[in-house]
Amino acid sequence: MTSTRDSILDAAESVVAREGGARLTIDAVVGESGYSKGGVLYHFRNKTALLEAMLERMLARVEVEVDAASTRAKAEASPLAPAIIEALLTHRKSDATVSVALLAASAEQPELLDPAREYVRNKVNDVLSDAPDPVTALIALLTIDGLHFNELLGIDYITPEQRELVQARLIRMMQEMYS
Amino acid sequence: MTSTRDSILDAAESVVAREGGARLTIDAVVGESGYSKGGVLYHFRNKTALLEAMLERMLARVEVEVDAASTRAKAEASPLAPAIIEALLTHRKSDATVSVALLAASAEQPELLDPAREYVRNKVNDVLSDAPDPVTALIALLTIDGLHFNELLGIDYITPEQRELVQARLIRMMQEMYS
DNA sequence: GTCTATAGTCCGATAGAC
DNA sequence: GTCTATCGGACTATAGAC
Repeated sequence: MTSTRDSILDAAESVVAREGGARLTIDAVVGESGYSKGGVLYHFRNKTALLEAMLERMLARVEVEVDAASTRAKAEASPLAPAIIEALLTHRKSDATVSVALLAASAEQPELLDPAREYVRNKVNDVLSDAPDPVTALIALLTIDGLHFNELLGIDYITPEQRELVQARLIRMMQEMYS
Repeated sequence: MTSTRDSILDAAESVVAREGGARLTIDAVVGESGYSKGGVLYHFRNKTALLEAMLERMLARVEVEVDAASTRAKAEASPLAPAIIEALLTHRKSDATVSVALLAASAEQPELLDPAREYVRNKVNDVLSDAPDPVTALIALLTIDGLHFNELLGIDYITPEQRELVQARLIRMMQEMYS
């Protein structure tokens, strides 16, 4: 029961992954999806609407993981902050190329990131209000951002081993926060 | 003695700052600079060459500050890592819009970031080889990346006060590393 | 809901005069 | 080194048939 909408979004992701964000044209999505231009534009009335939907779907994937970790922590009566931090740490972008391209597209239309901004703000508030030491929690969150963006941009001045060490240290910092 | 080259680059930055990266067309630079298209394309044989030059100039601005901090630390025989960390912390992008746009442009041509990548790798190596505890130093560097990217994307889930606290903590972490 | 066809716009790059 | 003029390509979006 993959909807037409979803299969068009799949096609759009494929185009970006294979050819980059600049090649994300409606015509390219038309070619990739097998639908016609009119058909695609029926489901997404313009290119911006398509981008919005792509970002929405991508954000939803992160939400699933983080929310699962949150409710699990709540059920186990264990602290929230470490749970969310760990969920964010283990979340790997399905495809960096797609993420970067969408991010790049958002540079031109900052409103596109609004839903993501709001979600992040809420989650950060959850973490900070739960954390005995907010500054430590902030540093952990920002470090994770740093890791993600470096991975996204392929800067990776960090080896996999170093990454492991950083992750372990962050988790330890979170745990020690509660003792 | 502002060279023609430089004034064209200035014009390009103005265009991006005012209208965003998507509007960074050669025609727009032509209009902004007052030169003709032929004139602009004499100095930058195509758009990629223009982007390269813009990134190069932007990187050079960071290099100046960081290298100054490095040599100052060396002269005072004080530790290198805190000096570089502090320099990176205080460095504020002259214009976030321009940075984001150039970053976005680099999404399509990752090679554009190669010079920046190499510079960053070198500096990180400098910091890590000087730091008694590399993991702590890495977390500081990644936190700074997180701060910068959040500022760039306007996500800023962080208040100015929180930012101050984080900065102070990072500096303290760097100092304690040596004791 | 999906198709074809096309209008209308913008852009990068070249050629060649001065 | 700087200019004008212009070509060729690519893109979004609309109109209207099926």
